[in-house]
Amino acid sequence: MPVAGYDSSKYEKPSVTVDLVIFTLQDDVLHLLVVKRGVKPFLGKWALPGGFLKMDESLEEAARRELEEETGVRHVYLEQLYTFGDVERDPRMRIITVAYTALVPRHEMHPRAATDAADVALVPALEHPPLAFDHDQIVQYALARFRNKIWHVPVAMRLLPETFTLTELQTVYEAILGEPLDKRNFRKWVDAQGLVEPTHGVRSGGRHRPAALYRFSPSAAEEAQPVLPSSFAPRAKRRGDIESDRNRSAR
Amino acid sequence: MPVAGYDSSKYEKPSVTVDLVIFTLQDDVLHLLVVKRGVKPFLGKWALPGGFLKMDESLEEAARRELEEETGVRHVYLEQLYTFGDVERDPRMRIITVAYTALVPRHEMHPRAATDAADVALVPALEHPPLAFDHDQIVQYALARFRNKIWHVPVAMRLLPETFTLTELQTVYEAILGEPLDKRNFRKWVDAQGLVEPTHGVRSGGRHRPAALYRFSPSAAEEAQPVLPSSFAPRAKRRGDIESDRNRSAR
DNA sequence: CAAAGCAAGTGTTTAATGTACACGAACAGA
DNA sequence: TCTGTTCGTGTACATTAAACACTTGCTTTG
Repeated sequence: MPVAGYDSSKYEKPSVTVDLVIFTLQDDVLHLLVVKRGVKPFLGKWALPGGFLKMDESLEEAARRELEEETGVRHVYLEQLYTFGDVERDPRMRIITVAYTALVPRHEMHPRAATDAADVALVPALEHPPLAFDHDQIVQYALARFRNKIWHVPVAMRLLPETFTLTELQTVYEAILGEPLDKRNFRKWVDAQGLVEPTHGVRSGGRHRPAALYRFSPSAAEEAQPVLPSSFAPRAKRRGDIESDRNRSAR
Repeated sequence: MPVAGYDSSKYEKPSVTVDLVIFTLQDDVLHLLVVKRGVKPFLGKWALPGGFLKMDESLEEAARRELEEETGVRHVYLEQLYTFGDVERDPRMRIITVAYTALVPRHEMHPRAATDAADVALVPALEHPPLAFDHDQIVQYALARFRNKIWHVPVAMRLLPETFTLTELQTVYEAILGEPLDKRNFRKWVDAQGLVEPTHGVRSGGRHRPAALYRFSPSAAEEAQPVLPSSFAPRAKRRGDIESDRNRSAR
């Protein structure tokens, strides 16, 4: 917090930007949106989309604005990832960047090169080309966090359309984790978590048995129980607390 | 990332500060270091310690500098928590603050009022007085994250001296979680995680059986296995993949 | 219109982990 | 030596995770 008598105008300030790690699923592979830089430094290299924070918008508002500029989407999953502030991270000047992760269903997304970019592309997230600045590091971190998160919080379905089959959902998990999962166990887990609810539609695309369609269940969505090591707390609120052990113990 | 032709000096920039949630354990209760504000706004109210980021230091360096100013400690656990950037969070001007969480053993800590503060205090973290700005929210978030983290990553022992008894360690967990844990199960868990290694000392303080002293085991410290829902991936690298199911299936 | 192809959908067994729970051992001080 | 107090320990039961294959129902083709 401010020093007594501090006059903020007297001191130099860093610039603040917001950068975006935008994930989507294309051809069953997790992809990442990158822009080709149209300015120095790193001219012509791929980088994460982003931009300067404006004085009248919050960090999240800035992130949503940038997201809409790059992809045209507005109401998608967005969360703050981490803030990167090494002195040397931008050769021109001191820039603090607040990184956000966004999950966008591919069909809702219309990538466009924003004013500062020469080009836009979706590249495979697990083997993306080298990026400008410290953006490789940012993507690595986003991926690691995302891989953890999908087990605690029902976010993976934010990459799918409103209704989807269980196989499609499993494909998302596999794309994120980069490894195959067991079908029956996966479905059991999804069911136990109450992540989805059945619609009455089916997807009858291919030359095979049609699959039932589900939708993301907003009820369990909210609180998605942690599934953590549950703690060793006795589950009753220690009422009588009559112990009645039955062990022998003591070496 | 910067807009083409952007001249950073042309635009107004927010100020960037670093705020600290400093936890310590006092009298078996989790405490939080707060400073009494010596300047407006919120003059006389408690707030988190913090300060402006300097142009030649990274965010973490700024956090460590502030931490040392407030507590005198240097090599303690410190991690970035979250970045708060609402437009209205400081009534005077636009301030983005990067919050950090620090864990400091009480005996290493010498709280002192830094230049901008009228007073320093340790207050119980679970029932702290109302704080200035959005600092209540920051503390709530820090606590929530901390409570999760102690199960995944061996950080709780960073609140203890170099050697400690298992009961002391359990007390830390209970102080953080705010609920009692089962002694035998806790010890089994600690053992399974390999979090500690025995020293040969004992603590013979009280009028009772002395407790064995342990130290934080740096080996398991590094990688602290996630304990997550482990994934449904078949554990072998799908070698022959000869299925030999034995179920009846079919409704 | 029968057969082949293909993904959908479904249960059970075994292993591992989590949870509940009580009492003897070891010391200090009276 | 007795009393008070914390230390340190094991087992049974419940729950969860993991491995694993075949039938269903649609589409297409011969």
